[in-house]
Amino acid sequence: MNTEKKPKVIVIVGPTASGKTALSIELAKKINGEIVSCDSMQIYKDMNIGSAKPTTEEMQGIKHYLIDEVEPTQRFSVAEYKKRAEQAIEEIIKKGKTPIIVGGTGLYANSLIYGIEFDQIKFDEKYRNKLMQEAETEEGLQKLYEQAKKIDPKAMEKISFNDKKRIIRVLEIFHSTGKTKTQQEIESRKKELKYNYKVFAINIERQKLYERINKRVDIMIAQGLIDEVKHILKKYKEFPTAMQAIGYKEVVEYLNGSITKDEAIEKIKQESRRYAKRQITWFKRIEDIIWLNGLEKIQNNLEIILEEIHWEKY
RNA sequence: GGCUUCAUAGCUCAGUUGGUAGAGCAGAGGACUGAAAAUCCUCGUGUCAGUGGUUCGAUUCCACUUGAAGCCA
Repeated sequence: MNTEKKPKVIVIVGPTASGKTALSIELAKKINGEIVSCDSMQIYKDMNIGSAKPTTEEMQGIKHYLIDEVEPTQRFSVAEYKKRAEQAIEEIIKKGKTPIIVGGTGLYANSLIYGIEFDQIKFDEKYRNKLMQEAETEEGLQKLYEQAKKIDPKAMEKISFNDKKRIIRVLEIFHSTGKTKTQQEIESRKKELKYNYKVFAINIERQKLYERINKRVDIMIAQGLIDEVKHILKKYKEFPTAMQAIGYKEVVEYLNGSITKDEAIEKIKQESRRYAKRQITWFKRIEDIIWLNGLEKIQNNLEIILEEIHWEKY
């Protein structure tokens, strides 16, 4: 295919604390790039320390898109992410610069890399709340599972009878579009990719990565994560997704008095470690991904990237 | 010094009326299309502290040794 003629878009993913920020900024400086964040939490305003959002200083004048875009009270989604990210990519290309997608949210990354098209589905909050309530009890959840199975048996082959969110999702899709999830997924992948994505993943030996995560959590606390959470709680009322974030929900528990500060810190570390593991699992499935060793010097990884994207030919 | 209790998976512990053992947590692997930092699935062999004794057979009973905790001097 004519992939060579398509604009090149670089993607850098990696688990939390693997060094994505530093590497991506050096890369952007080197190749005249701009960065599009691919992070489900950095997109929220006021969630800075806990989401490890790059500071203005760290950005070194490199423009970042999709950071501080929405209020924590807002409902956000992959579909919304995909739309905004492609707008950002277009904008960067128009300037004659190279877009660099950077982040750890695998679902968001895939929406771009695999060019998933989301059609218009209106979100019916009442319907979801109703389903969520039903899913509370075991029998209720089982009923929903059976319903979903009738609508879309194929999709349900891969969904556990315990997987509340996915069961509800199958029902929601049918409720608002009359289509099955399977059908919708087939349609979502019809189009050809607009860009030539080059995907890199940073990884670090597990033990070392965990040490870095633990250290980073201590630093976040020292930088004032607890005050940040207090501030957010005071400023906003509802958080449909923002308060699911690791580092935030645990501090909220501490502020509620249900756990001690030390327990909260330990929990943040542990959840972050587990999260990193899930992220790595996700990235392993991305086809043609190029792995970088996060323990290597940034310069060395930069060289690998430049070679892979044939930078000299630009 | 004497007495008592305990010693089992990385951690906390269960258990075997004697036929070599299993939970929770930690950890590992995996799934993932509009909440995704979310949600969910799978995975437990370890000198049952050491040495000897009884026994067809001991992690289980007995003795001693070592270590830990408690009580009494």
